[in-house]
Amino acid sequence: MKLYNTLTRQKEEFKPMEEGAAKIYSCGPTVYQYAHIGNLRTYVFMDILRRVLKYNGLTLKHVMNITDVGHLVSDADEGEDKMMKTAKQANKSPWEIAEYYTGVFMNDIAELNIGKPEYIAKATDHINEMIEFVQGLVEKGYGYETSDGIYFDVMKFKGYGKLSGLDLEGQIAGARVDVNEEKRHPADFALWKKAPREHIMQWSSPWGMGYPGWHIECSAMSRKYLGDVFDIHTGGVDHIPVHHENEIAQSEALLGKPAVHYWLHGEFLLVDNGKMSKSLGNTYTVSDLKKNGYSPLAYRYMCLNANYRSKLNFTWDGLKAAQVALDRLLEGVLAHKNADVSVKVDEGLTASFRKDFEDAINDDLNIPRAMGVAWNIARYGTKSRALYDLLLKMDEVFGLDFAKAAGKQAPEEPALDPEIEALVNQRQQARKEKNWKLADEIRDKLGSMGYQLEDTPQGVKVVQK
RNA sequence: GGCGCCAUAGCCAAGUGGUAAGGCAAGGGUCUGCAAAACCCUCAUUCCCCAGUCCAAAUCUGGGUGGCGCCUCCA
Repeated sequence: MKLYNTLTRQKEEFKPMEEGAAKIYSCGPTVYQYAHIGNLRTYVFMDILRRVLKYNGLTLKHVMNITDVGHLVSDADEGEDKMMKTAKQANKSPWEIAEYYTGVFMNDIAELNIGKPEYIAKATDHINEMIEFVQGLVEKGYGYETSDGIYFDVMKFKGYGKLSGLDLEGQIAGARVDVNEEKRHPADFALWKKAPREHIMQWSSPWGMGYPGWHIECSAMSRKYLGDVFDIHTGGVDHIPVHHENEIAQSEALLGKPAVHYWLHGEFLLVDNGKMSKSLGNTYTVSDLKKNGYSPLAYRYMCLNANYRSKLNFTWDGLKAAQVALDRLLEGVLAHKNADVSVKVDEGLTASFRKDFEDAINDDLNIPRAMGVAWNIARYGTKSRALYDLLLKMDEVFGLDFAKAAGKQAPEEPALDPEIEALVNQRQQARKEKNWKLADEIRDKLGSMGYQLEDTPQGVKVVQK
């Protein structure tokens, strides 16, 4: 399979270090607020990567961090800690805030069928590993101490900027006035911060009480679980210029060699063709989607319809289209499931569909193309169990619950309001008496109340809008 | 100012040298008392513009135009 490596800017054949296994690290959430659908798109991408690797028979050793400390509001190494700020506002401890939002996040990814990485690593559980990492860098001469912390000396690391194509010299000229005059270079970043007495989260270290810099946590935790060198590192594109650049600097400085073979980045989700921002009120969450009557998997389907390296524009119309499409796709899956066992399709046909699918997913996770194959199968004239089995196999990658959704075609209807039920019965009676006028009036009335009626051969179906 | 990305039907979106996947919407049909839902059919001689390379270009090259991202925290 081929994957696009941000470092080399081209698709490369994926060759795991260890035959049959993949070691992966993914930058996880900072748990101080609800994750919005833009955040979640990146984890859908991470999940697709997991599923495609598994589909190809690889076992996964995958680590994702939970950042519950040390991530400042501004990355200029100044300002408040995000966790602390939220905690203060809510009058809770940072630990309580982290625990709450971690729980919500885990629930969100479960609803989106995003597989849980084998290791979920909380930053606060790995302070010692981080301190050791920083010590190592200081011993090698890459870290220096100032009055407020330990900083990484980017000028000492000759590869700085290779991931994003940044030019340090150019950066100096364009750099904003740096408030921290003790830093040797504006791009130098904190490895460890000395904590003021009122800082709630702090730990003892060789440099006194303090807390870790943001970037060090990923370097330290990936090393603990995956070893010095591992296969794949994922994250959002926004991490390329600073966070991942700094991770590379830290790890390579300490190890003397690259720690990561493939860097993969998920593109941003736009809303109404623009950025998501709190001021525009468009940072939607999973519960917002549900509140508007859409299933989380409809959003997943939407994400699957665009390449992870392209920007995807979210609109409510688009989500509606995704929901309709997903529902119809499941109808197609069901049709194959209900096919007569005696119906056979040409094995060459099945093999050809399967090949198209595998070629697509192995070409840098081209899920939109793979989805096209799924549609061609779903709408294929001859319905057969063999094609149903193939669709289920494909769903190991899509994660759209083909089996589950097709399994319970007639889900138990939620109990209707007695008043609604009475009207429905009244209409049925009118229909029996061929009193179409009354029947239609009742249907219109229910429609205006938000209930849509569908007369199926199995009886009336009431759909709440 | 620096770095980078993108431009394919009404909308979303594959295709990156061999003659335009797929979805939504729309139009027509089947079904239905009529609808709805579902299913079937139709739906880009053409890929922002101009020039070039080639037997052949949406795909490569040059120029132009129009969007966008990052260089501040962000997935």
